[in-house]
Formats: sequence, structure tokens, C-alpha cells
Amino acid sequence: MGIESMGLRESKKHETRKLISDHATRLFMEQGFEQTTIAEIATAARVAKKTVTNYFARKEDLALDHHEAFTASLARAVADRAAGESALAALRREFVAAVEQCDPVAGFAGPEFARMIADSPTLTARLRELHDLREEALAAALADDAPATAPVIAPRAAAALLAAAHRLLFQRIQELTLAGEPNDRIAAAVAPEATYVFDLLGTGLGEDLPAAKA
Amino acid sequence: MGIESMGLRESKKHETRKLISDHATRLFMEQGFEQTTIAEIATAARVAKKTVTNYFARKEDLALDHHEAFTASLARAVADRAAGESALAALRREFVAAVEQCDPVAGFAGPEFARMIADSPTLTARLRELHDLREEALAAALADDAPATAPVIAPRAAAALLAAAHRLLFQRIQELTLAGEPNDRIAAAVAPEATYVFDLLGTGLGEDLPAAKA
DNA sequence: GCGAATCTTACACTCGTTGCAAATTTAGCC
DNA sequence: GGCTAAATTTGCAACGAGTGTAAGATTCGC
Repeated sequence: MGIESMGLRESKKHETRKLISDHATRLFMEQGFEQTTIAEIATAARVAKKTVTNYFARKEDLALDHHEAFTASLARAVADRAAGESALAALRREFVAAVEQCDPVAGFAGPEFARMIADSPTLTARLRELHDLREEALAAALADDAPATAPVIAPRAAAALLAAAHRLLFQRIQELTLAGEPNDRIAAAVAPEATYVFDLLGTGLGEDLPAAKA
Repeated sequence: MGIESMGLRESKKHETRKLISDHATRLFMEQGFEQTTIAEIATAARVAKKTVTNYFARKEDLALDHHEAFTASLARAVADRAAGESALAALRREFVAAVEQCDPVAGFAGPEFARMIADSPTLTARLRELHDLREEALAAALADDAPATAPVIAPRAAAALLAAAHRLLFQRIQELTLAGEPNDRIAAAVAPEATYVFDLLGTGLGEDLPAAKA
């Protein structure tokens, strides 16, 4: 159902929310997250400070709002995969595709956005939490498909490793973004690294990888 | 060098820090982390509130103070391993040993302590950060041993997977502690799960593990 | 002792967050 | 259109974490 199908009250709520969020994002980019106060955002959006905190329970939510797509991405890829495809193959395919189209879900954000997160301990912590939620959702999806004979830890173990791979590559993309690399060069650099990481996930660390001590 | 070898000033600083930390820990256990205020801790320790925040920059540090041993544990196990032993083998051995002796570094804490963390979003976030720092330290240690021919992502990839395994098993121990299990039963339950997880790390997820979709 | 360095303290302040009740706006109905 | 009920916005007050500052107290090196 779209905006047209809701009443005036509900539609105004969406407007107000977007109004606040837009001003917040702009100020965060201009001044940084920690340097911007909620009172400042309220003034810019011409609403009461309490209205801001009514819509967004925590300040972090003003910057990292629509995380639903992010936290659900891995679980969805697993749940939606074709019959016979392994979870690893599905997640690998998903990541490669996301890199090709520079999907924000994979870590592609503007340099300003990446800078905003990197400069803020609060946002960095929140992002860590989102990675965790993503892993939990993945574990639940894997548990749905797990054979009854598998140990109970199996889906969580697979989720931990798969989510760790995605998180590492996400951070790598962020890192290159912060270094000023354009998206196409980032994609070119990360693609072979993704191949390496997912191959590693498939075949294991082995007994002497990355290296036995000389 | 021990306490006896330092001057009066330094020795009093240690006393004051321990005094504050002890009162804080006691109050956290009695009332919960979020329910205890810094002012309350200061009053209990008979010092100024500012003295508390001088010693402990953040409230979380009052509960999770000596994290050095934790964040360095994986990197140290890798750096100290015998010649010829793989990083995976060393970390596996390290974890098994930690479980056998119910080491807090592996996740063994009293039920009250586990409850304190689980009930506090602040402490949970801080613990997440400590897991992250531990992974970073491990990546640095692995990078020291990595052959020059390996891709730059290799040590970070191995660290991400190895740290994810340790984090998962840590959480599992916490979870069983919260469920009221005694340490010996936790160790008995986690040992085979550790075997499973580290085997998985060694051999990889494969192409149809944990399961291809039916 | 005595000056210098350091630690402790009190005070004031900013900011995120919450609770509450009044004022405003919208919804549903006559 | 007008009226009541519900929801939203607002202002105000308060709490708690964290910071800066300057004065007082303690310790150090000589």
C-alpha cells in the first residue's frame, strides 16, 4: 500500500519523519555525527526537540535508519535460493552481484557517509550491532533448512563464518571508499578478494593455511 | 615490578582504582549495570564523582576493565605457537585448554556477571567491540607470519573466520551460563561443539554443507 | 623544608534521553 | 458544519553520562 492510500494523519507522519531525517543527514554530513546535536536538527526541521526523539528513539537511528534491508539480506539470499544450491553458493553469488552494482548493502556508500560512520564511535558501534543482527537472521534461516541430524550448533557456526566473510568484505569496501577510491576501482579490487575469501570458506583453512610457522 | 617497588603516589592510585572498581562491581551485581549510577558508585567508594570518571573514561570500563588479556589472547596464541604448528591448530588447542580450565577468557564468568552483561545494551555493545579488537590483534599477528606471496586479504580473512569461531563458542558458554548450567556441564557440552566448529574451519563449508536446499 | 608536579575535589555545563501534561491536529460520526 | 475521541506535537522538567576548569590537597625530588 502506498502513501496515497493512507489518511492525512499517517501521511503527515511520513512527511515529518522524512523531513527530520533529511535535515539530520545533511547536518551529519556537513558537521559530523558527534558534532551535530539533536536540538540543532530539531531547529533545522522546525519541529520540537521532543518530536525528533519521538520519531527516532536513538540518535544513531537518524543516520542509520533503514537497516531492515541490510540485516535481512543474508537470510533472504539463503531463503530464496534455488533448490539444490548451497547456502555458501547463494551468499557468494549475492555478494558478487551486490559488488557489481555497487549496492550499499555490500558497503558501498558515499565517501561522506563512510567518513561520518568512521568518525563516530556511536555509529561504528551501531554498525557492529547491525552486522550481529544480520548474522542472527542468517542463523535462523540456516536453521530452517538444516537437517535434523545436524548438531544444533551447525547453523550458527555456518552463519558465524559466512557473516564474518561478508562483514570483512563490507569493511574492505568501506576502507577503500575512505581512501578516496571510486566505486569501479573498489569493485575491481574487491572482486578477487571476494573470490579468495569465499574459496577459503568452501575449502577451509586447512592445516597449514594461511601458513604454518616456519 | 610489583606494588612494593612503586612510590606512595602510584600505589595509592592503584588502591583508589581498585576501591572504585570493587564498589562498582558489587553495585552492578546487586542492582544491575544500567540501574547503577556513577554518582552512586562515587558515594559508595567515598570519592568524588569526578574521580570515578578520571579513572574510568566510560562507565563500561568499570565493569569490563582488564580486557587486555582477552583482546590479546588469540594473537598471543598464534605468536607463541611452536614452529610448524598452524594458526588454526594453535587456536584450537588454546580454546580447548581454556574450556578445560573454565577460563574467563573463553567466556566462563559467574552467572551474575553473565546476567549483568546480558541485561545491559551498553555492556553487550562493549563486548562486541572487544571481540572486534581481538580479531584485529589476531589479524596483525597472522600478518606477521604470512608469506609475502599471499594476498593482502589473507591474514584478515583467516582472522575473521577464526575470531568468529571463538566468538560463537564464547557466546555459547555465556548462554549456557545464563541458563544456569554449572561450569563442568558447560565444558562437557561445548567441547564437542568446539570440535565441530574447528573441524568446519579446517575443512570448509564445502559445497553442500550445512545443507543444499532440498 | 620547599617548590614543583600530580591527584582529588567541587562546580558548572553540554548533551542524549525520558516522563508528563497541555495544546494542537486529525478521525469518525451525527 | 460541528462535536467528541484519539493521536500527535510541544514545552517543560528532570536524570544521568561525560567534560572542562580551577582551587585545594597530597606527594615527589631536592
